[in-house]
Formats: sequence, structure tokens, C-alpha cells
Amino acid sequence: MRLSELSKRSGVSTATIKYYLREGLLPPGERITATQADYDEEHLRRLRLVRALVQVGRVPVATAREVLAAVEDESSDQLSRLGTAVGALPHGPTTTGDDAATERAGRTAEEVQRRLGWRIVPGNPAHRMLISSLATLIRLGYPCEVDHLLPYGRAAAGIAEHELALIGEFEAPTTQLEAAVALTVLYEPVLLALRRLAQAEEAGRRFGANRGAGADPAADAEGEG
Amino acid sequence: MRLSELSKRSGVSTATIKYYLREGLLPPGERITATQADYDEEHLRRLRLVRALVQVGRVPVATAREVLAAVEDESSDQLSRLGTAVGALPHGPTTTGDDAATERAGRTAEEVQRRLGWRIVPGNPAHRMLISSLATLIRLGYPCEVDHLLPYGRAAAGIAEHELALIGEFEAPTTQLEAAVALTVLYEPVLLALRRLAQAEEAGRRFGANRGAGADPAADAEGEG
DNA sequence: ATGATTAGATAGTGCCACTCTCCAACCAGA
DNA sequence: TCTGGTTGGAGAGTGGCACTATCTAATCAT
Repeated sequence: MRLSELSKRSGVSTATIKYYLREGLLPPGERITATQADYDEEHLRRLRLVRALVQVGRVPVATAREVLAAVEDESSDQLSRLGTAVGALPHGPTTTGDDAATERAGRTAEEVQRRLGWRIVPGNPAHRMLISSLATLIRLGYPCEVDHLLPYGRAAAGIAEHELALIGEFEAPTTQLEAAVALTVLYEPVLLALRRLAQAEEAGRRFGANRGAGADPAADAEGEG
Repeated sequence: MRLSELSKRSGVSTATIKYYLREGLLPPGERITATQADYDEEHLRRLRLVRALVQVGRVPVATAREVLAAVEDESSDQLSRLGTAVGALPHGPTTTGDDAATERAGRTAEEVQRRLGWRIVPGNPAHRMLISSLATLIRLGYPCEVDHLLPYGRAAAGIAEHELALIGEFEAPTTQLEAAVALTVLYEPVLLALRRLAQAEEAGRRFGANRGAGADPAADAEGEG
């Protein structure tokens, strides 16, 4: 198909598709002539994935390129590629401080992982993300003790088990990796939305059970998005 | 204290503090003379909260102002304020489409909430965030059936219960609201980091249990903040 | 008195995801 | 073969946003 058709079927403007092609997020189309190229279903799928990463996952374009490159890197085994791809996904501003809060956060993070029976990989982006997040909590004076974190960890473990089972159902290795990346990113807002809904539910239950439950006013106040 | 001291104790530059004052994220200091103002511990606390919202939670400055205004709005009851404040928090790009995917996502979302015994509030930002996230999954062809979502929902419910208990421990209503907002935002990266760690753990367990667990390559490949 | 500091206002910077504009090559119809 | 619309490609431009640099007048310390 032509670029314009790719645009129509994906809902992404031709200018943006060109931009993605330029940035290497999409492989170039098959050149028909010097000034025309042909795109196939694979391009469409990839384009939708890119859109999901960039729009939903707020992944910077440069990062998305790295992630996709890792997914396609034929020179590594699948587990390495998965690690590289997911590790390249954004993980919040890693405010690397050497202060007391960071140090305490580091100890807490390790303890949590130990208690959950997880391996500890100090350089892991997610590990560092955890530490810097905990450090922020500590600096603000909010509790982040191991016992408080374990419920989160157990919830995460349950979710991850479920997700990996899902990913395992895909057959082709590259499709599996794509699915892993997509699900990692796309289920983040799902999880966060469910958490907020659960919070509203629980808040209504605890504080003012009679009314529309702490989300109603938000329904009136919403106007951004 | 003076602005410079506020800056020193918070680690935020005076220029940025001035910017926040201008934008209404911080109440003005108590005017000592025409060109000098005095700030107290309350300002410091608020400043740190703002930093957490903006830096960790990636809350736009304009949105942070609304959230904080809701927290301080004395004219509403606490539950309303909580709903308004949390509802104003960013919840991803709400791509309001009228297509088939959105419609199916809406039905799925309602079904999930019904199965979990939650109230359904159609206008709720979190509800709409859930729908648009699910719609994206559907458009990409990834599974998002009710049975797949329930584990997430149950995990969220457990977390929310735990969080509300934590919030309930704060005494002053405004402090409670501040804590609710702060914890909602600040525990998001914690939860996401734990999920990724759990994924790495589970991936290592399933795919290549012998090695350093699918996070090692990421440790080598990491180089971005 | 005098140099440093401060609050406040205005304009500028840097980043980043697009988006506009242009050009040469191509295709369809006459 | 001409001609007018369309396509792919490349570089520059745009807009939004979180700061940040600069300036001015008032005030404080010495």
C-alpha cells in the first residue's frame, strides 16, 4: 500500500509517518521507483505499536527506536532482547542522589526484593526507578517501609505471572517480544486506572458511603484530557 | 525563612520557586517589607509536594495548581475534595473515539467493574482512562477480556485498601488529602517498578532460568535517565 | 553610604513531537 | 509528448511547556 493508505488505515497523518520513517521507528517501504514505496501489513502493525508506545506509553521517540531495535536484534537470545527492550522503556526521572534518603531507599528496595524471593540486579533500570521513587517518598516524609511495600510487590508478582502466561501464548519469538513490550506499556495505564477506581471505591466505602462515591465531583470537574 | 533558604532546604532553585509562586502553586510568603517575604515550614512542605507532583508524577504545572486548589477548598466536604483532586491528576491521553474499539472497551470496563463489585461512574476520569487504554489494546489486537483484567482489578483493590488504611492514619483533613494525592502519585512509579521487576523475575524463571534473569542485559544497556 | 541581597516582572531558552514547505520524480489523461 | 495532480524525501519551522536569565527598585548589613 501507499503511504497515504497507510495513513488512512492507521489514523496517523502522512507527515507524522514520514517523521517516524526518518527517525527509524518504521522500516522504509519497499521501493517501487525512485520516488515511490510500498508498505505492507507489517508496517501497519509496527506503526500502531509505535503510536501506542509514543502516545499511550509516553515513550520518547528516541527511546522507542532503541526498544524496537532491541526487539528485532537477531544477534541476541530472546531473554536478552526482552531485557534490553523493556529496560530501555522509560522509568521515570532517575534522580541519582547520594543522600541519606537514597541510601535508605536502596536498603528498603533490596529488603523488599529479598522478602519476595526476587533476584537483585543493582543496575536494572526498574531497580533504580524503585530506589529513586522510594527516596522521594522518604524525602517527603511519607512511609515506605518494607511491610508497606510488600502488598504492592505481591500484587505485582501476581500480575507479572499472569502477563507472562499471556505472552507465552504468542508463538513467533519476535511477536512474543513485541507483545511483551506492548503489554508492558499498554497495561500500565490500565493498571493505574484500575488502581484509581479501586481507590475511589474504597474511599467512598470508608468516608461517605451514601453518595456517588468520591468520583462524582471529578466527573463534573473534568474538562482536560 | 527567606526565599534563598527555602531554596537551599528544598534543593529547588530560587528561580523555579519564583516561577511556582507566580503560577500559584505556592501561596505567597508573608510580606515583611515591600520587597521581602517570609516563608515557613508549610511552604517547604508544599514545595516538596509540588516537586513530587511535577517531577515524579509528571503532573503539568497547570494541573498541579488545580489539584492543590481542590485539596485546600474549604467549601467542599472531604470526599468531594478528594475526588476532585485525584480526578484532576493526569490520566493519560483520553483519545475519545466513537469507534467500535471504544465501544467494546466501554462494555468490557463496565463488566470488569461490575464483577469486582465497584460502582460505575461513567464520567470519572479514571473510568475514561480505562476505556481508552482498553480501546488501544483492542485496536492493536491484544487481548483484553474481562477474565484477563480481573487479576489486575483484584490487585488494584488490594492495594487501594492498603493505601486508604494508610491515609486514614493521618489526622488533619488537609494532611489526609495531601497524603492521598501524594501517595496516589508517588506510589505509581513504585508500583510500576515493582511490576517490571516481577516481570523480569518471572521471565527469567520461564525462559532462561540459569542466567542473570533478563535484567542483566538491561543493566549493561542502560545509559539514559 | 554603599555593596550585596531580595521580590517581582518580563523575556528568553531548550527540548521535543510533530508539521509545513519545497522539490524532483512519477502516474494518468489528452 | 505535454500537463496537472500526487508521491516520497529532506530541512526548516511551530507550539507547548518547564524552567531560567535578566532587569529594576527596594531593603539590609556593615
